[in-house]
Amino acid sequence: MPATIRDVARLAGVSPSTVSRALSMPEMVNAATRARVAAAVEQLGYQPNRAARGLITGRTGNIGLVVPDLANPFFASVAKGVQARARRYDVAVFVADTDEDAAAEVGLVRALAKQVDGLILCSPRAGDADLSAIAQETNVVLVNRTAEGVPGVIYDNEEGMQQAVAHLVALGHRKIAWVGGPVTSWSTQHRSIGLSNALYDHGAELARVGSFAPTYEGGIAAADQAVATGATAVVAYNDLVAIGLLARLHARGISVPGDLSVVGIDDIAMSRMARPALTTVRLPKQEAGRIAVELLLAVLDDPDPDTAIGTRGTLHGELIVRESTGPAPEPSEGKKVVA
Amino acid sequence: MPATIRDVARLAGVSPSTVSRALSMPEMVNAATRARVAAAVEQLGYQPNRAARGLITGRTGNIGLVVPDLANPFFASVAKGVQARARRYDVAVFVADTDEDAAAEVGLVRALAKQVDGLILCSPRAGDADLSAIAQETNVVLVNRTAEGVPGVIYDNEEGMQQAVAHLVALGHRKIAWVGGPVTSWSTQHRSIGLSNALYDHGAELARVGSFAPTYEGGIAAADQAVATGATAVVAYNDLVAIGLLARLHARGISVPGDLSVVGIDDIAMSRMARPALTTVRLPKQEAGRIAVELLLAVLDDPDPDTAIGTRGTLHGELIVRESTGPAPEPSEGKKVVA
DNA sequence: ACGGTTGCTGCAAAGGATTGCAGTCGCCAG
DNA sequence: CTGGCGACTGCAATCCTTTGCAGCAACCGT
Repeated sequence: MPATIRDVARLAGVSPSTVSRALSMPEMVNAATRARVAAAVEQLGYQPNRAARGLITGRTGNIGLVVPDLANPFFASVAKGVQARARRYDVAVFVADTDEDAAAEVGLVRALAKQVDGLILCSPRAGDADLSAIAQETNVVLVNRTAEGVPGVIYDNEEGMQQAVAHLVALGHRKIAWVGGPVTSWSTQHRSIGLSNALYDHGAELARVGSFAPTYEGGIAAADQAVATGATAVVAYNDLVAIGLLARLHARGISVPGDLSVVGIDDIAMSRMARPALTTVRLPKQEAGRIAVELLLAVLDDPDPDTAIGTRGTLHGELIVRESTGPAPEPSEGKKVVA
Repeated sequence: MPATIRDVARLAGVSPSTVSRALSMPEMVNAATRARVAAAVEQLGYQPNRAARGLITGRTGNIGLVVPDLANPFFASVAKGVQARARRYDVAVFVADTDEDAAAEVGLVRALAKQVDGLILCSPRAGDADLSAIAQETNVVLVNRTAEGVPGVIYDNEEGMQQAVAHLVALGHRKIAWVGGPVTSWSTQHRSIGLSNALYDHGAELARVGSFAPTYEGGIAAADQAVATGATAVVAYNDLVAIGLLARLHARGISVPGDLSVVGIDDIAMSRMARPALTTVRLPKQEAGRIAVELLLAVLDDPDPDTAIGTRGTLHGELIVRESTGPAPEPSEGKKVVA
């Protein structure tokens, strides 16, 4: 039913080859012919059949995006950035959600890989070995994670932690608790290290508090342990955890930031709606998605693995100070904030 | 590089046709042959080339999902449901975000339509005329909206409002304010009508408050007007608006639910994290996505427009009572809640 | 005037899977 | 013994586009 290249060719009085060239290598065809073809294309509303093109070029013009959980606002933002930028290049995006399941992830990725030119893996839960294997057999760009010889975009977690600590230390905090996320998470490790280094630089003390789910519930679970450390400020793995912290602290009657300051990471929409509004390190989420697309497209254009190594984007966080951080409470008053 | 149907055929000692049939119409081929083919497929890790198949069948095996804003948790949830259910049918999902732009929407839909077998349009912003035109030339399922002869899945807004009102009236509220969303929104209209009917049934009074953006900011903007109506309870267009309301009311020192009760609609993740936790009408978001996929697939299998008309899914909301609603304040005490 | 470019266009093959049609074989009924 | 049917399988065309190669004309330099 839709117009084919032959219809266009007939209408323009040329061969299909010429139409094809007029569209994809315009400089190779005479200006007058090109104009006739363009007119015919316009008139017929012709759009090349992607399947037929894909059959011969071996390219689908599609890319895949794999995220652990679409309902998590962080990943939703990344996805938004990805599809916006992909559209600019006339590339379609398949989105797949693994439901935080590392096992399902590799199967899904393998299946998806056949249908796309390349994949963007966002915060993959898979192990390093699986990840390398996947990167071997298909074009991959990682977001929020690094792997040998695989391009990716990451956040400068160290710098982000540096900013948070500088803010907290300036407010007089000398002992700061860290509520970690999943142990297997690349981000947890780097944020923890960054925090540790930053605190060392400022001569402040670090109190690590377990490892928790990167969720609101995780924050609720972590709160009491964070309080028990005696720290006057808490840095959470992400905003969701920080908001959970806030909820539990409120329930216990601990004032934020009066008794305890709380800092998150991500700056999701929810954070400015929290009470008190959350101080956090804003991560450019959509930007990460956009850059991932650029990186992937670059890899596709030049699949030489030598140039691919080293193609890595680093994004920087920005401290957003809201209401959840304040001056450290006077030590002389005692730390027994609980009634 | 990847195995083709010919490789499989050679290994199994049959013709490509037989391989094709063994895979897609198993009952047509001898059991023994089928087993040999299956073994060869297994050994080679063969997967049919979707482009080649699409070329001849005219089907891509892909569907498209168009949402106004992926970063909005409501749509993210729908998207999650869509892609989960689509995967079950081995259908890939293209996701596109229109950035709330009605004009961009129709262009995007037209472009996307060529690459997929059908589209799921979630809360489309486009006008009725455009929508009908699109539905004419491609397979479409609507979510959160109806249109003549186009299948879709909607929420029973009337019933949801009924539940909210019953709850509020039981708490003694007799005058209830409605904070409406965008005027062009199908949901706004139906929720408003539903609320109006429910209040009439209970002999309670309705106070309509303008039309606001369906966002946190919209809620902030609406709060003062809602208070000024003298109502003892407010029903908001959605949870985002309700949370905005909460923020502004808190800033003004108006107690929720002490002075004013607030009810939202949607039950997004944020709602139970709000302070006070938001009473809301939970809409099954992922379910809407799942049903939309089923509907679309049904249309694809039977493109007869006669059967398509009337295929419509209706989902029901569920009242979730949290902390933002309570007994109406004593009228004798006076309504001057502001200090 | 002629060999050689240069610039443009067409021919035809290729890419992988599906499917209508025809062919083969075995078997049963007449 | 033979005609015919049923069950299965293979042949070959087809879907639409891209691209290497060849053809053709005009034009340049000598």
